[in-house]
Amino acid sequence: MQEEPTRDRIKRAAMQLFVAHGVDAVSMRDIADAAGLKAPSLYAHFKSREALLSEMFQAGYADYGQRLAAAAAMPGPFLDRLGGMVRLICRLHAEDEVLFNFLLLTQHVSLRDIPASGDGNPVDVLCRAVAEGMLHGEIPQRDPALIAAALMGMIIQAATFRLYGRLDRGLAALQNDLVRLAGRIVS
Amino acid sequence: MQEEPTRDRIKRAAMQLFVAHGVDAVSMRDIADAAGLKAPSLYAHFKSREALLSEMFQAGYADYGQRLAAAAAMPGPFLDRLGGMVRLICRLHAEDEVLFNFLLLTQHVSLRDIPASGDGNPVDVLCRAVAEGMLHGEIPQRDPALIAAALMGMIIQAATFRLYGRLDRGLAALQNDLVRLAGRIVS
DNA sequence: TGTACATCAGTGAACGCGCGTTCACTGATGTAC
DNA sequence: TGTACATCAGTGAACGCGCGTTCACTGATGTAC
Repeated sequence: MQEEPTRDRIKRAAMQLFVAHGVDAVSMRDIADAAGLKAPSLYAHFKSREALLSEMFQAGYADYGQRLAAAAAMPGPFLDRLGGMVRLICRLHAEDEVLFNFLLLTQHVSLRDIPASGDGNPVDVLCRAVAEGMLHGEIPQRDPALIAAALMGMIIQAATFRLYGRLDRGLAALQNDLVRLAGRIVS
Repeated sequence: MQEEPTRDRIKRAAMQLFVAHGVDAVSMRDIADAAGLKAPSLYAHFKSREALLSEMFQAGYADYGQRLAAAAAMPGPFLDRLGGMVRLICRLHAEDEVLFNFLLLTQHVSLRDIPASGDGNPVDVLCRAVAEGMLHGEIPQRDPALIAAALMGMIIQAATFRLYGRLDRGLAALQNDLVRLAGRIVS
């Protein structure tokens, strides 16, 4: 079995610490410790603390954005595609809960320097999908941004409730409920 | 006209800076500057930086919680009370957008040391109201936490979209849409 | 009215600390002959 | 097989910096007589 590259080990350790203690409560020494290294070694892999943080966020965020864009681009009626997008997000949550929570918790820290639109931005992908569904008359015409906010908010808040122990099941177990709720929100 | 007490001036200045730059990017010297003071003066009004931050969060959060609890305790059918709660939150947003955004942005920093239940916790108030509405058969029985998450998420995300310029109207202008959406979520 | 004193919001200078980061060095591993 | 050298991940020690915080002090204002 191939051992995990140091660079990935650092990222994983950092992400866990960031989620557990908050981004600003974690020092480079903490990260190095958790990765079984000394602080200076981190600089062989990342230019700076900020580079480490922003690479982690951007990579995760862009990946989510692209996968969501792919789901949005599927053929078929809007409601099916919406269901597919909701299920995808649930799957992403189940796949790597630490990454999901990392994006959740650091969004307001990291989003400050990320473009608000583009295929790499999941929020934007959802907004555009909803607007398009309305344009094609597949769902009632309303403020698309507001509907997208309600959809996004439902999922994000469910993940937040899960993180704080208010929900005892992961998003994956709630897929069907979330898809049904989404349908009710857009109709 | 009475001039604003120093203590309040400090809180207002701090809140604005926290919202504008993020909690951890703002130093005591920054806050003092914005309040027209020098850093040591802050310690005549607050025991420490952490005390300032947590007082600001707890006061705002508890106030929201109590007002929401009052709205939840109104007489009348559940759907009316739900509408009242949604409208109340919209009003809170319009009343002091800086405070609302402060609570929004620092929730994950500050919530770490706040009890998850009780009348002072708006999220908990909403969860209990929804669960009660289901118990009394006023709305369909579903996972109450999930429905509460969807409701909370819709509003919080709308406020977030507003903060990042994705919505050009404040929550107050969206009251009716939000109430209608809330009705669709719970039914 | 003038003088002496108490009060108290605010300050200048300084503190120790932990942070991100740099850099010369180490020591294990692979390669050439 | 042994020796000399190159490579490279990782480290110990140290750096300057900005932070939160302390404390003796200032200077304006109010009060007593």
